Amino acid sequence: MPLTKEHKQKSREKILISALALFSKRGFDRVSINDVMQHAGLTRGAFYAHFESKEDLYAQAISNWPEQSGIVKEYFKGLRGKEFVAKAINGYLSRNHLNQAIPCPLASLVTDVANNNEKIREVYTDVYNKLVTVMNKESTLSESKKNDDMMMAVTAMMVGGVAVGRALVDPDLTDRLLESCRSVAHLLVEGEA
Amino acid sequence: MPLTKEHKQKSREKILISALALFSKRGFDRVSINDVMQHAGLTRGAFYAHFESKEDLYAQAISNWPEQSGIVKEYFKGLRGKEFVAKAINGYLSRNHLNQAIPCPLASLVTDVANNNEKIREVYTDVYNKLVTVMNKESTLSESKKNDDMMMAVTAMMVGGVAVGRALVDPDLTDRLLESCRSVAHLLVEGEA
DNA sequence: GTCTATAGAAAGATAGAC
DNA sequence: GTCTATCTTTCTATAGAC
Repeated sequence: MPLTKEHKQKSREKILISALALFSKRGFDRVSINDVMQHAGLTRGAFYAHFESKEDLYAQAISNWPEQSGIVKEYFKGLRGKEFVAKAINGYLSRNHLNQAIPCPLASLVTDVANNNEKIREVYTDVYNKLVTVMNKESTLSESKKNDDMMMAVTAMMVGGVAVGRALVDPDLTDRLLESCRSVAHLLVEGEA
Repeated sequence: MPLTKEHKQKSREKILISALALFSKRGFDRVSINDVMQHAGLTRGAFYAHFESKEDLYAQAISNWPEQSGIVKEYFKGLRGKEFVAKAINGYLSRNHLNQAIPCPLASLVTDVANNNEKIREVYTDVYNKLVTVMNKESTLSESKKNDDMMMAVTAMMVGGVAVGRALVDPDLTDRLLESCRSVAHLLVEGEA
């Protein structure tokens, strides 16, 4: 076992990825530190060499999501403006997104975060702001204030559609919900409203 | 302590109301049976005379929400059609709703439910269907299939707006989010899109 | 039906060896 | 840095008195 900085960094990243996958699937309280460490190929005792507490891990896992999510970067490669926004809507509100090991934490952890401490709510707010900002930047509605408001509402529908879609027990209903949100979201960003 | 049916029913209702208030605020795993019973003015041991398990309580508390929520009935008294839908949007996407002791569980428990068992996801789905159905019935968009889809998207935005609004740490941002969702929701149900 | 007491399991965090 | 072992707390669920 090498004691190098690189090795520690590698362990840290494995822990963060395992954490986000498990937290997304079961929520903060249904995942133990032992679960995360085993998933990362380590043991309990090593945890506190990397993180101060379970809450600390949770916060860092959420804040690292935009970087961690390799799929997202790959998915949007080279796209700009209208095409970016359209693909973001379709990708976010898709069955494939719901089935990802690491879906967007804005949707998969929204209630979990609301019931947790301030630090965690801060990193959630940061991620939310990042999403709204990128959607806003790439969208092409005319008036800038209206655009900002429109994008907050569209992202709320995206997050809501995925969050509710994950909770519903009927897959057909979930698919209808996703499809409805997709079509209305496109309508809104194309400025026909 | 009377052993009448009425007394049992009274206890049962107190437990259900306490449960929904506490679950809404802290989530399933952060509320103990002891917490619920104390809030209802009883002790641990009495719990199992009313419910089979904590999951059973959670499911019944959610499914009873439409009846329990006296505010909702009062709020909509006498309203129909366009006025009902407009008031539903304004009430749901309001700061006041976020501050209620018992907000709509579709928003306050969405992640909690997604991570829980099938019975619980079933009652959540039932409540969701009730909301979409009433919104759909009272709305006045022309074509019926399009109306159904539109109302699913609008409810997703309502639930998403409230759920995300509860998670954000910045009250001003939450208020902007709620306002954006309100204005876009009105735009959508008034059929100008 | 409601109470007190408790069994039994799980988890967060720490201590100390290597 | 990672391991095993353990302290301590908390919680669900049950047992038995009234």
